[in-house]
Amino acid sequence: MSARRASSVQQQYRDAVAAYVAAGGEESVQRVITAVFSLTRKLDQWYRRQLADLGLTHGEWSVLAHLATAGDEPVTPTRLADVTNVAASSMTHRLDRMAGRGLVRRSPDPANRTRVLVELTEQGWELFESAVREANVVESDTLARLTSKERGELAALLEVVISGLDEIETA
Amino acid sequence: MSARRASSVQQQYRDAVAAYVAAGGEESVQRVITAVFSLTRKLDQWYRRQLADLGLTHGEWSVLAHLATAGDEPVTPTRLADVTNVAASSMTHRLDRMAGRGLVRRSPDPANRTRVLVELTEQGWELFESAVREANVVESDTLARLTSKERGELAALLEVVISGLDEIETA
DNA sequence: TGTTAGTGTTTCGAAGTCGAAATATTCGAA
DNA sequence: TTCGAATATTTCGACTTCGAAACACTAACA
Repeated sequence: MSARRASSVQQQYRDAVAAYVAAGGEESVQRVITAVFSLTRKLDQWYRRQLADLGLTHGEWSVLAHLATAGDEPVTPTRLADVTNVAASSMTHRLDRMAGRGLVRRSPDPANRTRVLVELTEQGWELFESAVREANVVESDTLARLTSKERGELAALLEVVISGLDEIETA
Repeated sequence: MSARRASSVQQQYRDAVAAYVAAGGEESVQRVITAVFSLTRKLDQWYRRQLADLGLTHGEWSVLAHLATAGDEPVTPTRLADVTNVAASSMTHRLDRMAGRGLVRRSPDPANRTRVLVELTEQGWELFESAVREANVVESDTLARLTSKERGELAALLEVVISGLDEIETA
């Protein structure tokens, strides 16, 4: 075991904040941002395994999730590429595969022949729902150290941050 | 604008939470997790552009950042692959490129000839520091709606979550 | 209505990533 | 000390992703 166990997430978090501050970052900013990324990284590891069991890649999951959470907004390949941080050309192939497996359906936009609309099939919905139920287990474990009240406070603070995100636009 | 502007981060967040709850997730959990991912996604978009200006890919940045924040722990390619969520074989090529550009240096571990130790060169450190200073601008904007006190509270709550992460291990 | 600029999707070649197998070394037990 | 299992890295072929260019259509304006 290499004479040392890999350092814990906690230790890594502390070292990282210290290094960012030493390199010129503000402490209160770096604590929040680094914590958010540490959490995301760990969750991503778990998702990847769970998704592999369902036969999905991380990228395919983003597509499934966005289609399932888009409300009533019609969704085009370009929009999917934007929200999943991927090139439009990659989305073409990804949708090919997913359509081949019967998870999504492409249909021409009746109002604009340049466009294609993408939506989930019944089978896509089922896969989405079973993934959410599985993921909720890990996510609940992740937040187990917080009381119900604290979760509410945490969510409220994050929501304040999110409410400002649309105005920043790459200033 | 396609008869509709792309929905805002905020609207997307609300729709997503609603959909996850409808699919069987717990609300207090989904609010926190979805908010964390919304924030990460937006930050990733900005980082990608900033890093492109510095001639770095997202993956190369992870390597640079981990080496810079690893404290005094010696770092091997396998460890880098783990913490950046990438296959060990990919790390080989990534390090080849980065070493070619003079950002990192590989040297045999004197204590174990199976191993290779990776560290930043002077040039690697400089690039790290300039990236941190640039990133800090966007990150500060992101948290601009929170008071100093609120940032502290947010960081404290996230740190509680992080402190539990090491014990979950893919239960 | 004809022209031009713009938008949305796909195709294409180059580059990055993956998992499995190959190679080299260490560690523990007989 | 020697054997076998475990660990660390790299090589290999298949697949995914990228950005640029091609293509098809729409929209604005004279």
